[in-house]
Amino acid sequence: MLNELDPLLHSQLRLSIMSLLVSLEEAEFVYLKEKTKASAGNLSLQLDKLKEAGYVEVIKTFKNNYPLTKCKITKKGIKAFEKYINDIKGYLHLE
Amino acid sequence: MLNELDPLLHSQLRLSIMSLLVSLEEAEFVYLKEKTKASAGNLSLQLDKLKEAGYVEVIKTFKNNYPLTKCKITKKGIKAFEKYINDIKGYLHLE
DNA sequence: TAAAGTAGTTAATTTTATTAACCAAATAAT
DNA sequence: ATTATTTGGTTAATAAAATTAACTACTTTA
Repeated sequence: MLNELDPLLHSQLRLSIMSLLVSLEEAEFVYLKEKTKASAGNLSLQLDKLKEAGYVEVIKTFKNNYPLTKCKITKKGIKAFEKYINDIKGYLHLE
Repeated sequence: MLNELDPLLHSQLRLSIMSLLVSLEEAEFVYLKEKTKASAGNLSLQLDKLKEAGYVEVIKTFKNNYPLTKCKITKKGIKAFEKYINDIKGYLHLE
């Protein structure tokens, strides 16, 4: 009934990022920063952890001469997110 | 849509404790230790934080000459737990 | 009465998360 | 045209949180 909660997802900021990416499929760094209200530094670090885990893909390009970082959730990331949902349901007494 | 998650509840062990207490109304320290598989030390500290927040009541008694610590969720704790459920639903895209 | 067990607490350490400082390039101001 | 400011980040330093290890106090067993 009470499964371990993936520590990579059980973090407010990383969960916010994944929550956004799971519906959007792709989002820019600045967009995530605005939506999550995180500092750039914190966002950069947490994105990196999600990337290291293979949960997101980080694509660095340029737009209007400025760096543009795009983030995409991976299949592994979607699976992990869905597992997290089911795991935490046990804690919350949902179905 | 994405509310702040109460940091006191957004912790695996404290959430486990609250999850158990919200259905049981009362539980002994040793029972919580077994159910959560936490070490006594960790449980002691996390229970203390929940107590400091007013989410649980900790009652120290004796049973068969041994110390017996009983834990009860408070009204405030139940409210906080229910709020947490609703808040995290936004992250999980549940209703 | 010494050893081992119960039921915890507290101090020390490790792990995580957040902030603050920094970098590289672009644009705007002087 | 070189100084200041802004954009879009990264990395190093710090703060906060969680976990473990060590300790307390008492009890039971040998």
